[in-house]
Formats: sequence, C-alpha cells, structure tokens
Amino acid sequence: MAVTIREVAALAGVHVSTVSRALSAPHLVNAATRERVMASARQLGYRPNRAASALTTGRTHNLGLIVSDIANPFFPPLIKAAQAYSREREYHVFVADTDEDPQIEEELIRTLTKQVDGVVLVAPRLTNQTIERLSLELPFVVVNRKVKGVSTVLMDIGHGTETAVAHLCDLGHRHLALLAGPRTSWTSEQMRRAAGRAAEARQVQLTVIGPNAPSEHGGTAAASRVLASGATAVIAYNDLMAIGVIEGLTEAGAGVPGDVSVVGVDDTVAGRLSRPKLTTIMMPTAAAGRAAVDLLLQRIDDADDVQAQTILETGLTVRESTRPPAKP
Amino acid sequence: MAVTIREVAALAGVHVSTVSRALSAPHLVNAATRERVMASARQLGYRPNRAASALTTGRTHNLGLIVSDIANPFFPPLIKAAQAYSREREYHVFVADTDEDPQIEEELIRTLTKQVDGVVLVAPRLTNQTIERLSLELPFVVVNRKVKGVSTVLMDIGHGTETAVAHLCDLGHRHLALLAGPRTSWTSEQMRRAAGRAAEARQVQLTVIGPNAPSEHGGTAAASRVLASGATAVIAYNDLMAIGVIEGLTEAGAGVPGDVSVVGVDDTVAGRLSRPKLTTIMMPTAAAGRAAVDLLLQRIDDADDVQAQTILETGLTVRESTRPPAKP
DNA sequence: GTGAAAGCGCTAACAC
DNA sequence: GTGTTAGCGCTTTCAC
Repeated sequence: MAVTIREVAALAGVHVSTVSRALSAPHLVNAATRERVMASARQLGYRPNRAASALTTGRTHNLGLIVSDIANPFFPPLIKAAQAYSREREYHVFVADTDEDPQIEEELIRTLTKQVDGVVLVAPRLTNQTIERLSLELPFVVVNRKVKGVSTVLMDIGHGTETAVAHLCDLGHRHLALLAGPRTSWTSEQMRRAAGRAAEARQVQLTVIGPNAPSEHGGTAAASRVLASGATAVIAYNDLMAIGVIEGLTEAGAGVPGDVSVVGVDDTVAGRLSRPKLTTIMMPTAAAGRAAVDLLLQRIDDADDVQAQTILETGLTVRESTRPPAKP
Repeated sequence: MAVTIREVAALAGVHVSTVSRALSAPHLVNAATRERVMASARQLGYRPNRAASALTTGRTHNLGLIVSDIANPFFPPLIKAAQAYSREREYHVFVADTDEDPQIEEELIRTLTKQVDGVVLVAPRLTNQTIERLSLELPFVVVNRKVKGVSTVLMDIGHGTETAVAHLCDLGHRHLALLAGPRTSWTSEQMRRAAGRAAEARQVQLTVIGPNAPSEHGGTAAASRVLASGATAVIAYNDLMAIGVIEGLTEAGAGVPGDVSVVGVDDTVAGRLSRPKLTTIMMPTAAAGRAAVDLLLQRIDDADDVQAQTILETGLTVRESTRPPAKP
C-alpha cells in the first residue's frame, strides 16, 4: 500500500490529526509545524486517499457527467471543457454514455450516487418527474432542459432557431420543414415552438416531421418525408441529422442546396467538414460544459439549494447548404 | 445520508457482517437468511457505499481512461466501447483528457491512482520509462504502445501502412510522403518503419515529414513541405491531419486527388464526411476499447502480473482521395 | 496549537 | 452459519 497520513505524522513528529489539519485547514496549525508536515509529505510523496476522506466528510471530490452518446460530435467539446475545468477545481469526472436509453441513464445515476458529489446531465432522456425525484438525493445540473428545483445551463436554441428561420425566409423560402429530435428532448421542443412562432410571424408554412433519431440515419430516413411535404428548406435537429438528410435528399435526386436548403444545429466538426459545408445553428458546447461544472460546484459548496440558471447565446453560422429556392 | 448496511441488518434481524456476506459471498450464508437480507436490502433501496468497501478491500471498482484529446474523433468510439463494457463488468470509468501534455498525463495518473483499480492509457505521450515506473504502483493497459511489463492492445498499423503503400504504388505513384505524428507516438514510429520497408521493397521514394501536430492544423502546416518534396501521394498520421493537408494543398493550388493523393489513418467519421471522401487506414477503435478493459480487469483479478497482449487487425478503406498520379 | 479518541460504512479474520 | 471484533485512512469533536 501507498504512504498514509500516519507515516507523514511519524516523520514530522506530530500526531495524525495535526497532519490532517495542516493539509485541509492550514490556518489552524502553527506555521512552523505546518512547514514540517508539508516537508514530510513532500518527501514521502504523500497523496491523500480520497476514498477514506470521502467516508468521513461525505465529499468524494468526484463528479458524474452523463451524456446520451459520446460519439455524437456535439458532446466531446463539452466533455473536454467540463473535464478540464473540473481538474482545475480538483475534481475528477466519471463520464458515462447512456446510448440514448433512459433506463440506462437512471441506473447509471443510481450507481454513481455514492461515488460523486453531483452529476451533470446533458440533454437527458429521462422525464422531468424522474429527474426531480433523483435530485432529492444528489445535486444535479441539467444542460438543455428545465427541471423544477434543478440548476440548469440552457443554450438559447429558441433564438438560434428564429435566426435560422429568418435567414431562410430572407433567402425567399416560403415553406420550411422542421426535423424534430427525440420525443423527450427539450431542445427539440424549443425548436418546434420557436420555429412555429417565427414561421407564423413571417407568414410562411411550417411542416414538422418527427420525432427522428438524432443521428445520420435519422436524417436519411426522413428525407422522403421532406420531399413529400414540398418544403424547400429544412432545419434538422442536429448536424448529424442534417448530414443524413442531405445524403437522403441527394440520393433521391434533390440537390442541396440547389433544390432544398438544409440547416443543422450544433456547429460540430462534422458540419464543417461535410460537403456542402453545413449552415448550422452554433451551440456553445465548451462554455456549457464549464458553466455546468461551475453551477454544480456552487451548489455543492453552498448547499443553499438555490436553483441557478445560466443561459448561453446561440448563433447562426451560414455556410454552403442554404441558398434561395429554385425558381419554379 | 443514505441507507447503510446497518439498517439492512436491523430490518433483517441479523448482524451487519451477515449482510455483507449475503451480498458479496452468498454461498457462505444460509439460503433463508440470505433471502431475508436481500428482501430487506431491496425494500430499503440499499446500495453499497463503494468508497467504504474500497477502504477495506482495496478495490474501488473504478477504472481510469486517459486519452490525449477527446475531441479527436479517433477517441469517442473507443471511450464509448470501453465505458459500456466496463459498465457490464460493474466498473465505472474516469475519463480524462491530457491535451497532448505529458505532464498533465502524469499528474492525472498520480491523482487517479488511489481512486481506481487500474488505468488504460491510450496512445500515451509519456516516455516508456515513466510508464514503467508508474506501472509499479498500479495496473496499466497501454493502447498502441509497447512497454516492458505492461499489458498492451496494439492495432497493427504496420500492416495497414504496408497496404496503403501497396495501394498507392499500384495506382502508379513513385514518390510518397509520410506525415509523421508526435515525436513520442508509437503509432507514428511503426508507420515510419513499415512505410520505409514497403517503399524499399517496391523501389519507390519515401520522404518523411514531421513530427507534426496530430490535428487539422498540423496537416495544413505541412502542405507546403509536401509540395516541396515533389511527392505525388501522402500518408498522414491521422484523418484530421489528412483533412488538414488536403485543405492546405487545395489552397496552394494542388488538387486532391487530381494532383496529389492523400491517405489518412483511423477511419473516423470526419474522413467519411469530408470531401473528397478520405481513403484511410481503418483502426478498430471500439474493439480496442473493449480489449483494453478486458486485459485490465484480467490483470486486476488475477494479479499474476502476466503481461498480456492483444493485436487487432487494421485495414484499408479506399474512398475518393487516392487516384493514379497525373501524367507529367 | 496539538493530541487523544471516536467513528464514517464496510470487510475479514476469528470465535462460537 | 452467524456474531464479534478490529481496522482500512482519514476527519473531527473534545480535552488539555
């Protein structure tokens, strides 16, 4: 076994409790002894055993980060930022992937409960009710969802959607299709509403298609319905779905952006790399990752169960997949 | 605090140790009492506190997974597979990103040591010597690296590289460039050797350029040197770099694959999505993730420090970025 | 300012 | 087959 607080105490010629204090509450300890303790600790290469301290303090210094699909390029920048920021704040993070399955999600939270001080749920597939229930036992921060009593980080997709609709209308489109995401996605619901409002305001037709799987395949599968609807422009739930629908449309003989314009959401590498380069609603994923951890630690440290909320701006990145509609 | 083994014991009318046994060594307990214990546990929603049991058993049931850059599309499928497989085996995984920085990598391993039963190092940036030293304190599995005394999962990039060289030679190329990766990358070194051998065997010229950053930027930055070398085909260290060099070449007026052919490595979504679609050496990332966890758990459970090794096959995925050289 | 002692939740000898 | 006991490494009263 590795070096313990005992050995540090022995070397420094003090009691273990003094070592403990020197390390976690330095101001309670004489400067001279503190120095001696620190020196011994350094010399022995002492590293506190967090499992042990978790037992007494109830603080594990670990966080959970639960996402629906790590392989979706939306998540990695968020995970990366959350993890880097946690490391700065001396927290480790368990990253878990639920494969879009609410049951796995709940089970994961359950088994993680004892091992973490809090959990960040990104775009959960769980119902609000379930999240509310679980949040009684453990601090949560939810990203892209509103849940009563739970701190949230929201990316203002409503605004981004309006901008996208405006962009398409300005190009001259009069009939838009919206490819919805998973049924329990808050983001998808926000998009639907915002698109509905914006379309009405501008007097253009809107066809909602879905729910669809938030993947390339979800997009290709929806292509025929887009064509059947007669829409000349489509806004997809995310970049992956947008790329998929472009494939599907192209295969069906409809050019993008020649015949149909396509807008994605997330602004992932995928959209930047695929051709035509995707016009997409930018989601501030890295900022969201940091903000979520920030809120979570705040909640953990203060324990005044204040429900905080951070709203992040979205924007429209116009590239090559949108263009005025073909003249009939 | 949540429900403990004590309360379960009280409800079942037995001693805590009986509960502990019923849960972790059921065969040591009378079937009837076991049932009673189980029932009580279920009724109270008891979940063992792993931090506590870690303290006595020395087993945390956690693993560490350390990668250089989560945002590199090479990693997510590996992480996803490793995590899903760990979950099946009742392990949680800490995922950490080192930002390509060996110092962060070492520090991360150090702080993780007490909290995990073992660590998977994917394409580490640390020196073999450092890894050997660290492996004395904790079981390791290294992916795409050979380290004395440490179990490894290798993707046979040498073979993939030979296949790629053969493919380019068959197309008629007589001068190839190899864009090397980071200096401490085992994969890069294997590629260099295999490409050297294969080029010599086929009597074609090979120019090695690098080291380069394993990113798009690393690729664009190297484009001018590719052009200067006079090579008509280039094999890049990974897909990202390949995409970058294509951008760089295109900007410099050299068409891909018209003037120069480009081969990537990894077979990520990025390569499939970008245009021209990338010809690339396929790396079995998901399989590697599972294999790594498998080896690690084996090592943890058996403790006979046998050094195991799993070799995974690579292959060549031919798409649009390679073509016969332009006639001079 | 520092030491002594109890205890976090659990497991692992050792009795019986 | 089950209870008793000690103790994992650390923190935290409580004395002094």
